[in-house]
Amino acid sequence: MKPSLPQGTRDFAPEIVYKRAYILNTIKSVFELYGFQPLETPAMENIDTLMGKYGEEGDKLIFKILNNGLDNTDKAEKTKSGFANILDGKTDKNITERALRYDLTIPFARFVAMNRGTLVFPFKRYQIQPVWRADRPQKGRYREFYQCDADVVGSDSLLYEVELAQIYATAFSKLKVPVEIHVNSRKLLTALAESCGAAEKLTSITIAIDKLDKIGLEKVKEELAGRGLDEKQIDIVEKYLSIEGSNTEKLNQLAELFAGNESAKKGLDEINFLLNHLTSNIGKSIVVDQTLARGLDYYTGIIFEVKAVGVQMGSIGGGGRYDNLTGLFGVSGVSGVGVSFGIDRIFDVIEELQLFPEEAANKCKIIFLNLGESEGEKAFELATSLREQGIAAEVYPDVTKFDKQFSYAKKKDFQYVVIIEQKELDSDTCNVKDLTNNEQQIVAMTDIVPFFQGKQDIS
RNA sequence: GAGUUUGUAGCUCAGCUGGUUAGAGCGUCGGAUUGUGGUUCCGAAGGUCGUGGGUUCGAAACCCAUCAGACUCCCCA
Repeated sequence: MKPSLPQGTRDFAPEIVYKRAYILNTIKSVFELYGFQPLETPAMENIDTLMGKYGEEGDKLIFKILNNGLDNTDKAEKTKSGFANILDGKTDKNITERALRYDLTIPFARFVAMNRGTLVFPFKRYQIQPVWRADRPQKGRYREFYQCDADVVGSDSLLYEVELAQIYATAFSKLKVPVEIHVNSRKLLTALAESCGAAEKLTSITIAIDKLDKIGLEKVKEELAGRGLDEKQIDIVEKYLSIEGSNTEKLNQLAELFAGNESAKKGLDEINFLLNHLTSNIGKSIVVDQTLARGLDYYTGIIFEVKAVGVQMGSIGGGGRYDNLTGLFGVSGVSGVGVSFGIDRIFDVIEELQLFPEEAANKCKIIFLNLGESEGEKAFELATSLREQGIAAEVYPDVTKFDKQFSYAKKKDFQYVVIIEQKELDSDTCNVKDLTNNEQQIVAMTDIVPFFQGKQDIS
């Protein structure tokens, strides 16, 4: 059979794994620095946990897992009626009762709700795991991909918004990716809907504004009209969207536009609090962006979106404050705020900007050539003694032509080639060649371990 | 769910308006040379032209269907 991969999934070759690990470890270390702790949840959840949480479209994109034992004749009746439901577009527990995780947020909410008695609040967790969506893949979108989330639940404190902004700034600065952190408050959007006299159209307005980046102002206006806003209302939205200037200028104009509006005041207070608690170093990458909306409608306060500077790429991170996430699981009044890192896009950005460090690939740097039976034996012995001291080394497995072995060493990018021929055997030495500068050195076999231990670049 | 597009050797691709035994480069393997650098030379292996139908004297090429990938829309990360 022809080997192939399910649509929208990927293998990660060694070089890629190293690079991804570099990104993940960097972000992880920042999470830990702020006291976030790791959480892992199962790849699959009960289907009820997921269904109905992501909207009608979302339900369709959940990968359902077929129950085992559907061929059990004792259950034939149930199975058949179950299939009738499936054909009707419903789900049925007789056919499927589990599904692959669609994101990390709902499983987290489920976890918090289940363990509310024993968790210490505020609970700060980060989670880096794959999720699955039955979407049609396209550029930068896969059916299996990783999400990297950090959330804190059980506190209303705006200091957490500040922490999360710091986490974004610190992580991307460690990764050397220049970013803008766009910030807005959903309360300003509420204020906008209110001043249009269309509070009930908040979601419609939010969804339309969210597309501004992609489709432009005119199309947004068309969309708003399509969603039932009249000209006067659209004018207000347009006025709101066209506010420009520095952060302070924007905030002043917004205060003016929404003078007397309670929601707006709260929203502006949130943003000001955030700005006032950031060091100027971090503050300079913050962009107040009242056009930021975020598609998901569970956000209630500050929202974030991170954009790489100088790269044509959508957002590489996003998040915000949400109230009552666990309400879905019968636990209400738990406020949370979280951020997410778009690992795959971050990877692409770092690749494009060529910012991956050399050491991202933690390669074995020493190869012993195998130039004869007893020569090879000796080489293997010496390699073993290096390995015992924690120094990675490889031995060419077969006695073949020198050329072939050397070219293997070049292709796999070894730094040191250790050559042992009869001459070396006779004198209990080895010939160590450094391929970075082509210098050769005769090293006594008994000195091989200290020799490499003395090399800074060997871990 | 809808659309566009591609499918020929392990990889990247040629293959003209249908016309003998389907080619190249790279890679792989073998040999010679060099026997401390990717060289050079010689040679070899490797293809049901995605699959199934159809048109034709003749199909990798044209038509239909089907499968798979890539991309776009919807939606999202």
